[in-house]
Amino acid sequence: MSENSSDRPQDPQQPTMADVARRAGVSKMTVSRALRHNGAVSAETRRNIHAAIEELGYVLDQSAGSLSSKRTGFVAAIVPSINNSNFSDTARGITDALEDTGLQLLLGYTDYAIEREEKLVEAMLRRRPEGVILTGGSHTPRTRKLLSSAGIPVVETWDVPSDPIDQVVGFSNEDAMALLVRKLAEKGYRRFGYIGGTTERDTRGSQRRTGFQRVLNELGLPADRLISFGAPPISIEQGGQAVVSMLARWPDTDVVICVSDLSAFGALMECRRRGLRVPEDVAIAGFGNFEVAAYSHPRITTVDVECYEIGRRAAVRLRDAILGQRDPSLGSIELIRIRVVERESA
Amino acid sequence: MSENSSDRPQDPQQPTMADVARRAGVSKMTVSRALRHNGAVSAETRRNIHAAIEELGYVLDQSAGSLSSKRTGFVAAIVPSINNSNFSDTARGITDALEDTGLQLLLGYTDYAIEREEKLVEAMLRRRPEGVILTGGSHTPRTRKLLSSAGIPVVETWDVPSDPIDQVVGFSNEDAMALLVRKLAEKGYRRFGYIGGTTERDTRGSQRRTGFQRVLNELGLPADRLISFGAPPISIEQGGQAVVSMLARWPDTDVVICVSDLSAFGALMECRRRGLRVPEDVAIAGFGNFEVAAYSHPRITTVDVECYEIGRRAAVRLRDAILGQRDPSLGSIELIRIRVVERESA
DNA sequence: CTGTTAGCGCGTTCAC
DNA sequence: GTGAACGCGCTAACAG
Repeated sequence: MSENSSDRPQDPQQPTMADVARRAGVSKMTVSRALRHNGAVSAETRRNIHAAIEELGYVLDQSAGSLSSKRTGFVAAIVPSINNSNFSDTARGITDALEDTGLQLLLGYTDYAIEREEKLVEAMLRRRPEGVILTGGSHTPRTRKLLSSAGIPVVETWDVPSDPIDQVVGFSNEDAMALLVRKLAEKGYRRFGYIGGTTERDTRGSQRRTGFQRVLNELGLPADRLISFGAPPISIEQGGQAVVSMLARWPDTDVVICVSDLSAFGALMECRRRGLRVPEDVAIAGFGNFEVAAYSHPRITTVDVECYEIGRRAAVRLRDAILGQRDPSLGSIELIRIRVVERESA
Repeated sequence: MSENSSDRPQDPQQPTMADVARRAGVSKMTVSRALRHNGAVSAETRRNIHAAIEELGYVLDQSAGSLSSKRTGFVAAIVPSINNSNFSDTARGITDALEDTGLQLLLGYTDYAIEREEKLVEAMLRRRPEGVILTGGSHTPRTRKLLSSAGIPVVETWDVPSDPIDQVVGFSNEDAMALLVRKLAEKGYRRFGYIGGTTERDTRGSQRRTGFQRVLNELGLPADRLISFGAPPISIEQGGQAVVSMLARWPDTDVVICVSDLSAFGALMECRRRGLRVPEDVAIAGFGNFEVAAYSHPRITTVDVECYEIGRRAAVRLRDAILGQRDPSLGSIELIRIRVVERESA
């Protein structure tokens, strides 16, 4: 199977549609029709053609087809990280919604850098995707320009940008975090700490921190117990290290809120390891409703953001826009339901 | 940006290379050369061309280019699940190794079904990838046939198949599990239990179970404490439920080995919730060295399999085969280092 | 260093 | 229901 030399076991040349046509005794065009679902071809001809295809091991060359049909069948999606279960849930939602549409997903990850996003968008655009799904609402000017002159539908997700490129399926990270903080304040917590990554790159993370500070200011509570630790996405390990710093600096902290469940889990485990009771000695809350938060001991209080639905709905919107079936009664901005999940840790 | 109607703000038509050429006062071919890295074009011409590209917002159409160059720049990779951090680490290893090679990743997931793998392989082959990375060594006959007549390099990963399609980067799941069981037997454990998914689909899971049984048989220890629970990949939640069944049925079980760290974590947390001490009352071990296993409390004993390296090396092999730089001193099978990571849980 | 010609493998369009 | 001519946007091969 390797490229080198001529010892290849099979076809020196991939068969083309012309080979199939010759073998089936028809024209290329008839083969093309037999391969498309709407093709008007007689039953017998179709049978002959499929037999020829099997014998030759022919596989349609879609890139050639898309050159003349002007439809590549690609959809591009760009996520910050593929190793974060929130975003891989979104990716799964996209793939599932695209199933049976003939649209294929081209996935890329930015590692939380909008400069990398720009490069990726350009690389994807060279493949002429029929639509693009982006994570977040912050992009470089050039990204916006590239996308806008591509003339294809775009869906921004995981955020509600003030100046959307096209469509949006997301939620306000600031409001979602505010909801959590308010709920915890109602439960009686007063000395709040916040753990997040160094915020330059992770826009969603800094929006959450803003929500945290906003509510505490509104409630007249101190909002200065902030620990920034490590490059986003902040890991389980870093969550553990950050909570240690937090408690060293502000030992009487009531409740520690983490930018994501992963860091919350790290913080929780580190506290347990040090013999601290959660939530009695210190309460902990996270964000994102990762599976690990639902089954840790104690279970972690968090904010659920329906990651899979974000992906699924973004893909449905893209599909409808591509197929020209966009529902005009739907606005171009779709808000995802956010809810605080109260569990044992806070 | 949407498709409907003529209210599109910009270009009714995407600019082509001919438009750029006209604007820069050169031929298409010169534009094409200026866009390729090896192109021999004078500095001034190149400047003019890039200026024209910027003004028009032109983006190269790679699908058209690949039709004539016979190089699509695609590599296909197929994993069981994108939401499993082991496989997403592998995917990240692939992407990273492909960076700056001009090769782009086409990713698909099978949901642990080789029938879905077959469909995916065919869909990918329509895009004419220059190489394919597969997970596991079990495939349908048709998948093998399709791949073999495609005449492109193939790398199977996460397994060491007895009859490889082409190249292999993996390890024996059976041996890896055997290593863990033997190590735990050395530490004095005698009454072993095993938790895995229903095994029809997850080949790697059943290979691990085989390794478990093989060692216990060799050591003359009972190997009948098996709990199969839920469709693979068995989740954190299912790990918790399974350990409850295990201890209800065989209360004196020494150590519970789980098919993956996720289920081990679920089992661990469920035990703690029920007031059981780990490892004093029951020990727990996992497989895969997920991050959650390294930072839980107690930390989980597991088997490290270098997922990222599997992906990276598979991609390097593919890249070398595609570029015709395959190192002949390397065999076609590359074993990944496996090691037991002893921690607190067992 | 640059231009010309030809053609990649298919689908569109029109003919029959 | 089927076929022929043409062209999609680009690059290979050669010429200058």
